[in-house]
Amino acid sequence: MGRSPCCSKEGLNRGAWTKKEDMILSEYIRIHGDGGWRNLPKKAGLKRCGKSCRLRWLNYLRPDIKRGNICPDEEELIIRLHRLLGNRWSLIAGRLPGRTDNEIKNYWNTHLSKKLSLNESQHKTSQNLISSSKSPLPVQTRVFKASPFPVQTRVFKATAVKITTAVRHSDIIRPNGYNGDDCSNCISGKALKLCNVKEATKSSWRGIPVNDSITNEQSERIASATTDNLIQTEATNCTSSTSNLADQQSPDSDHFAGDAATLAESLLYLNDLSSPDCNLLPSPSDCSTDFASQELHRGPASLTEETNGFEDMCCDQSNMPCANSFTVPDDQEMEEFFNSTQHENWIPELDCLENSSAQPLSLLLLESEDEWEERSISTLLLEDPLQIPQIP
DNA sequence: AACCGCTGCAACCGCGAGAAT
DNA sequence: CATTCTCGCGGTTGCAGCGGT
Repeated sequence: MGRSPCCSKEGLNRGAWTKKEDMILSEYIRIHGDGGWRNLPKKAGLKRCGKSCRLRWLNYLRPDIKRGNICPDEEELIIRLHRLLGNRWSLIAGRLPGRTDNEIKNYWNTHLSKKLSLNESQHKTSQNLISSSKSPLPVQTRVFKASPFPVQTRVFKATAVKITTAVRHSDIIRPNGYNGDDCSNCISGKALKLCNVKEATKSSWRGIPVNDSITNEQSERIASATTDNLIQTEATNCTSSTSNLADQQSPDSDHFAGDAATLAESLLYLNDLSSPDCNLLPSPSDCSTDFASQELHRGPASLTEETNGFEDMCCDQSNMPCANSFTVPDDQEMEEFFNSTQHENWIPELDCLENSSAQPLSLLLLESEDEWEERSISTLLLEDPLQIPQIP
């Protein structure tokens, strides 16, 4: 069955909006609020399609629209977010207050894509020069297969990362070595806490750069876990006991084959956002002050069909600690896990994190405000690893 | 002055997903 | 449960403005 058009096109104005139309629309929305776009034009007395009204309001008339050129800081953020999120313009725009998805999309298409492709060609040229001069390559373990999505091929070691989905608040990332009882084993004494995570929307389940071996649904779950939660972060001291978190039971724990580059980018990005230098995002003013003081008990949770879907792509769950119920593994369990997963497909740590100021994160623990949705222990599984020729 | 090609951006379109019926 | 409605998203188009010839 064909889809009916959103409105009758006959007798409607099209093309550029006049000042009068803008004024009518603005005034109507000022009085009645936005929404109900289908009937809005008729009520407002506009000869426009509802979609056209919505677009005009969201992209142009909204009072909080930021005018003017994209500043260098914003540009850099767009580039990084695009590397992370791909063409998910609305998500990217959500990180840039006052900017619209349309504006960012246009800016990308007209400025940044050309700029970056130019940079990339220059980079390739320099790489060729480097390889022809036989200069030593940095220490590495393997190279990821290039994804068809806009995630750069990078050289990584890897880590085990725990990922959950559809969280809204109180999302926590703990540093490597967290044993569930206290933070005495924290490498840095810090944990990253994600705050005020925007309510999950359907858009958060859209496409995400992941490897070819998993389905869209699965990839979107990864996307939700690794990117939509990156709205606000802060570094917080890890000082108090959080043993009740360790007792927490999850519905199930699966692991999956995600794109390690994506996850690594996410972790790097998290680290960047936690940096004091990051002032592009609003401060997490209304987040709780310390994750340790939060009520972490939730549940019992139910296992959903979506969760079961992960089983299809598990590589070897017997290697994973806590494969059927979620508890935070202690150091010994983690060590055993890593020892048992020194298979070539498993990678122990992220080079990029080691080499940056980021803390190596071995667990990513997220908790939903409304319902416990802890669902998956993930590990990074490399697909088609390519060996870089070792140069003595 | 006229034409042409390019650029940037506003607007349009089709589609998917969730909500409503 | 099936169908319809509504909204939002991302890709694409169309056009105004600009500079070069």
